[in-house]
Amino acid sequence: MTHPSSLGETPAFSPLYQQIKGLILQGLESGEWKPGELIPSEMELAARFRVSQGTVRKAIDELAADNLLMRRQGKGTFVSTHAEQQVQYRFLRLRPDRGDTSEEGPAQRRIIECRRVRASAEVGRALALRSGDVVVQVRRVLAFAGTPSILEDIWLPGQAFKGLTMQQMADYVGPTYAMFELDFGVRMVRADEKLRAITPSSEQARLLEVGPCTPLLSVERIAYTYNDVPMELRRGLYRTDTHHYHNTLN
Amino acid sequence: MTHPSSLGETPAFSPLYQQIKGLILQGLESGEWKPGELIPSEMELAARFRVSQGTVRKAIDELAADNLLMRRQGKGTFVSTHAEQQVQYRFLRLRPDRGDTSEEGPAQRRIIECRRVRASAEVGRALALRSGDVVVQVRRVLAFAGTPSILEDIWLPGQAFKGLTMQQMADYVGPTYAMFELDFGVRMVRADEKLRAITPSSEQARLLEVGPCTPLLSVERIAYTYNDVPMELRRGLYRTDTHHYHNTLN
DNA sequence: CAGTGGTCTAGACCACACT
DNA sequence: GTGTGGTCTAGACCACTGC
Repeated sequence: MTHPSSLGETPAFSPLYQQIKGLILQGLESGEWKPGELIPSEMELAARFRVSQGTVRKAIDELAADNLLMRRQGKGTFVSTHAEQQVQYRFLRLRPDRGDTSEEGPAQRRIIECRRVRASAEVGRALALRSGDVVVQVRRVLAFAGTPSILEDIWLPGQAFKGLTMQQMADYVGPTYAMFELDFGVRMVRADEKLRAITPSSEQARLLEVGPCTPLLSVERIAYTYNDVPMELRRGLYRTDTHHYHNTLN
Repeated sequence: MTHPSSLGETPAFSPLYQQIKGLILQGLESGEWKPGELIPSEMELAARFRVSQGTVRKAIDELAADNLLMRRQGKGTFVSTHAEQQVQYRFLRLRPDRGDTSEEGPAQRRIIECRRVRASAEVGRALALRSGDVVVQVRRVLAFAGTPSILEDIWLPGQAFKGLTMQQMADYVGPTYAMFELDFGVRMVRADEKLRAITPSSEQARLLEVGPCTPLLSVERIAYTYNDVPMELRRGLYRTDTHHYHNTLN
């Protein structure tokens, strides 16, 4: 550990706790600590990195604020996971107009297709691949209370998701992102979404069981793993007749 | 200042810094420090509240994370304001598909109406008013680069917005929320939004200069001032042919 | 009980802005 | 230089969890 102030001219000053944050991040990326696992205590990390507990604390605070770690008083600090979270779907902002998300329970999934294709220019750009690289393409419908509510097209880098099958997509109980963690070691930590109102194609309307002119909410999501590496492009069409997309601003 | 651990059984333990946070909040609500102003230094506040600087620091950290305060190293801590912020519209998530928001500059405003009406049941519920209470209703169109892009209906409690005129809505240069701060002492600190895809009415289509079947993004926003008191209901219709609603998840 | 994270303090020093 | 927020440390004690 080098203190930044000793690095010379225009040292691009980086506080110690930021460096510690980086080191902890390395542990997460490298898989030293896996999703759901307990990381060493603040004191242990402080000893390992030769800094005070307070410095480790500040580093962990920021990682917890970014949802990469979860602190539990009396127990320790855990690596966040898309599995076993109280919120079933961490990235899904669709809420029922009446009632609570918990009442609906998990969505019913219907996988329509899952195949390997060459990335289009657009998909390649979104996933930072060379166009022509293989991607896994999945199409599925999610239903709440028997009503098909979401039609999703998902593109994943073929490299990282070798061996992903339709069966796997259909059978895994729990969030898809949890399956990605478990079966492929791919952890989504952040996502950007672009929303638009669109008119569905006839096929899209059919799959969602709506009339041909029903406006739908188009949600284009790019999900990133560590270091802002994009690992998923997902285009969702949401029915918003009984649900809405919820967002909080501050 | 009473330390919470001395309060007796099930003391509903509240850390000191939370109490300090509350006291600073009081100063903000009461108008002791107004938007854009400098608040006392950490040392001064520590002396006033008889706690250490570190405790004040943690309180301010949380308020800054909530966007109520802005820290500027070497200068001091300022009360956040919707005016003079680098981001012109803090709550507006509509972005151009190509290029940057800054290139577009501020939106052109056209006020269509501004009048006092009795609150409908729905508006009354959203603003926690008795139905029948007077509200100010504003309808306006915002245009980017000459293209009408947003149609907004705004409802404000008549009580707090006495004297708001069409002129004022039209003439103020800068974010509307900044005008609310300056002229009415109403500071919006947080907002909830519900998004849907809808088909516009013929009038809405006319005002936004789109065809009758063009799907639009409906954004229903409730903006809150301190203590989660709702102070504005706003229903926006966004054209999403050249723009999109942007959101980040983590 | 021991071990964890959570709070609070006091003091030292650094980076930044203004004068 | 002075004053501000920002970092780092060391130590004490509190609250929660599980043995």
